Amino acid sequence: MISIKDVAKHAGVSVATVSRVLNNSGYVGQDTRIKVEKAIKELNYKPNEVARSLFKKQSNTIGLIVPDIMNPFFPELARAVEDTAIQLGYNVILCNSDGDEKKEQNYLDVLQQQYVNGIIVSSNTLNATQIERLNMPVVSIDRVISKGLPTIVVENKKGAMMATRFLQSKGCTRIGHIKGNNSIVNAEERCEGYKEIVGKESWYNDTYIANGKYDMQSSIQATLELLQRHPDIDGIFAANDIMAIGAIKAAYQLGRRVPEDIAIIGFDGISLSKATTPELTTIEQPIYEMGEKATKMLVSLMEQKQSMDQENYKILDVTLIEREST
Amino acid sequence: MISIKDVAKHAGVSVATVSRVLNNSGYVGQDTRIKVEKAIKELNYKPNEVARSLFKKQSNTIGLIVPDIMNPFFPELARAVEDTAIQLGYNVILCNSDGDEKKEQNYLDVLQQQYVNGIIVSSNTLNATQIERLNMPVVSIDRVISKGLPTIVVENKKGAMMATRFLQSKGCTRIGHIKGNNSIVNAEERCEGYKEIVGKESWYNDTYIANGKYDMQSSIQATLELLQRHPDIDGIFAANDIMAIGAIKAAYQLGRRVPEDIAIIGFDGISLSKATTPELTTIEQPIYEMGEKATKMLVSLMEQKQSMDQENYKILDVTLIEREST
DNA sequence: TTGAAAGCGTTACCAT
DNA sequence: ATGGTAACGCTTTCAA
Repeated sequence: MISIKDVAKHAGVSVATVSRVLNNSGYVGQDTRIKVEKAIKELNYKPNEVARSLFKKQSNTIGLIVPDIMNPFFPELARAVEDTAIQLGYNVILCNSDGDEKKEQNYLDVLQQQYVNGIIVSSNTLNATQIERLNMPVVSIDRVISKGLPTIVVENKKGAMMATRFLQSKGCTRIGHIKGNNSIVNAEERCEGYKEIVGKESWYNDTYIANGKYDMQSSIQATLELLQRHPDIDGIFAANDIMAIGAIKAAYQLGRRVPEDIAIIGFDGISLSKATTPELTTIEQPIYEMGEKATKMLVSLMEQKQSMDQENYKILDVTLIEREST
Repeated sequence: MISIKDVAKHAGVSVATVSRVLNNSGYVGQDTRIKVEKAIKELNYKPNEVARSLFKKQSNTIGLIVPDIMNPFFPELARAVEDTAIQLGYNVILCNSDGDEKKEQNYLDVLQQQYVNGIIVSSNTLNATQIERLNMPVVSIDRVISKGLPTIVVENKKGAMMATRFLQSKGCTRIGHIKGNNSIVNAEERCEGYKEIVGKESWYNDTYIANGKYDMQSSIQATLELLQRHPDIDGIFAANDIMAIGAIKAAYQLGRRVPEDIAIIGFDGISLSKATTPELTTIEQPIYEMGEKATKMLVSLMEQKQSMDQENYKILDVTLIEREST
């Protein structure tokens, strides 16, 4: 591989000068600059990013830690992060943590050893101390870790309330909820929103809530049990789209038609929700925008040009998309 | 950040010695080793990977270039690559090329500047020359670039033949095909497989093939046109699952029931195919295995312990999964 | 068995 | 305006 030395020799100047035109810093004579640029082009020279990183203690890279890229919510997020990062001059290292504390901590170490400039993370196990120890900008996405940390989330509770109210407006009189994993913040928030609406109904009690795990299999099981426990349920709010799809399947298994016998609404707005039959009514999160905003926030933190106010705790709005399942 | 010097000082030895125990290379006295290891632990020292990379001209990282992580086929592949890479001691940099030649070439440059040890790529625009210029191991996945290059693909033609024959066995007498993008090799292969089976039927001509683009929208359009052109079609083989789902939607739009009036089969076996109603019959690729095999192949190439025979051109088998759409 | 020192490709400081 | 050179943190040769 051709190095800055080769360029210097070829142009008949010192490496310092080449470095200056590369970064255009310091004084460089007009004609010298031209000579150097010519040499760079002729040799097709590309600076060695590793050497740069070593000196700068920064690798122009950001780390993205997600639980599992196979969960349909994250590819779109990852894509947004990458697009935005590239545009701002950074590369992305993708890490799947499986929500496992060990793996997360390990990735944190790895990323630090790689001199990443900053990290975007979606985690429920990490705490503020671990983050601060890193001593580099971190943006939490989709799940809040601590109020003090830069964060991008959506109106989970509000969205859940919208969903539940919408089912009511469609004439549902017994509404069940398929909840996400117990330990995950946004699952709790969505559950709260649901309770906020139906909690005071005379028919309501906690057995109208079934525990799922943000995946289809658990949701089918949970829905089956829920509908057997309460055959009078005519509406279900599932805490994410995958679980809503599971709920639809379970309903069919029990011979219920959707939406005629039972209306079902999800949460997330993943592209999958448009692919099913019936198409899923859902509370749509602006997933791409979340990734984009998180990346921009992170980069401005990294480049210290943040506006200093608490503009780095963003709660994005959600939208109800009515389709065929309600 | 604490460096090898600190460890050396703390242990009362030279940095050379610390380096030796780190890599356990060269001679190190038993007690010295213990002293050093103690120091490492006490200071919680982690070697600086960037400095290592600079010296070694290798970053213990592999690049993964895919067209678009939002295409449901790739998250599973990416996950497999990452899992396997981590296990073998490598990190992964994910790159979305959008199948765009410029972006691909740019990523190739970036990865090279980052001293990645090797690259896994799914591309239709790259050619053998570009790959060879890189002067590092590259494995092509899902799409063959050149017979001489390490490659992991599946039996596309055979799978297509299986699919088409299966429709026949279900009693279909007029079978249409929704084809993938014209320029993509595997789309052509799948189309060939289809023709192989129905090409000699008396009713057959090329108007039974409609062009899609491996996405849902184009497939809906293509299917609508196809079914209007040939109302007698009672079976459709779509070149991937997303397009098969689009085909189902289009069929519904025209008032056809699936599978009663028209049977539909896809290709890929993405998890989405289990989530639809009706669940999709499909030709399943061993996606995770492909990622795993590609990574292992790449690593053994990188570490030069390849078995030298042409064990680095693998054509994996596919499986027919019968579900509800046929 | 251990240490000193050169070198990996850059950048930035200090001279000139 | 330009060049020499130390430094970034590590590995590896060479000597001792």
